[in-house]
Amino acid sequence: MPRKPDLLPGTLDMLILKTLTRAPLHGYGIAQSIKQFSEDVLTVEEGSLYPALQRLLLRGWVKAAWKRTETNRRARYYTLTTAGRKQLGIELSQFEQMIAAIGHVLQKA
Amino acid sequence: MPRKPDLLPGTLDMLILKTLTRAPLHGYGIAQSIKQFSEDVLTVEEGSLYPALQRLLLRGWVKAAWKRTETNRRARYYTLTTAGRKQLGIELSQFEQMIAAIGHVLQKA
DNA sequence: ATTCTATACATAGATAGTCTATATATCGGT
DNA sequence: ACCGATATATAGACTATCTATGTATAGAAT
Repeated sequence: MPRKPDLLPGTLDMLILKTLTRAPLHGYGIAQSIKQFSEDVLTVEEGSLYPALQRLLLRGWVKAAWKRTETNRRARYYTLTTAGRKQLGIELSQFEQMIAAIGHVLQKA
Repeated sequence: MPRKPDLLPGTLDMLILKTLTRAPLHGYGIAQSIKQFSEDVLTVEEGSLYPALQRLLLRGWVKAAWKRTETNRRARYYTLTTAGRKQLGIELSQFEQMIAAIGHVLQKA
């Protein structure tokens, strides 16, 4: 019996990049933010989150810096780069195009 | 440079099941139908299509029968089962919920 | 006749992304 | 002293998709 997925595969990078347009944030905070904005529908597991952040770093779409949180905890803050902002635009438009296309397949009688 | 994907991962089974609600159809025809309804945005590669059909058969969501096409070619026609129709309903509602959730993450400033 | 194109099915192997499980560490509250 | 929440990270499993390849045949064009 296939389980209910936590995420729509292929959308995580876009969600992270979008989250970082609001403000630089650490990994754990990004996951929380996505969960909250999605009203608990989307859950970013640690095993998905950190590999994704490594991907984004490697591709130059985010940069990272260790800092202390407001509650005095060490955390790695991620910031969107110019390339990342551009990439987000690409992913958003591709996503919307795909969703529209899927909609066409689904809605016709 | 990441390529533009042919499909949104995780949506292929749903698209196939939906296509079969219109009429029983062979694999090649399913792929063509999805391509056409999506206005060429979605492409189902053979290497994705046939494994997907095997999955659906194995899970009892479709059944298959060899027949001749209108143009006298041998082809394997797939029909939606009752379980498959139910499964489509589940996948549709999960998909819509996810899309809505992603929308919430994306739209807020 | 032969060649080409589109139709039709199928699988192996590569690749990529996500999930489960595990490990480490520390802050603040009880 | 302990516990829950915060915070990062990785290994390994699992799954889905894509690339590439192979087979076969009908019909059209040369």
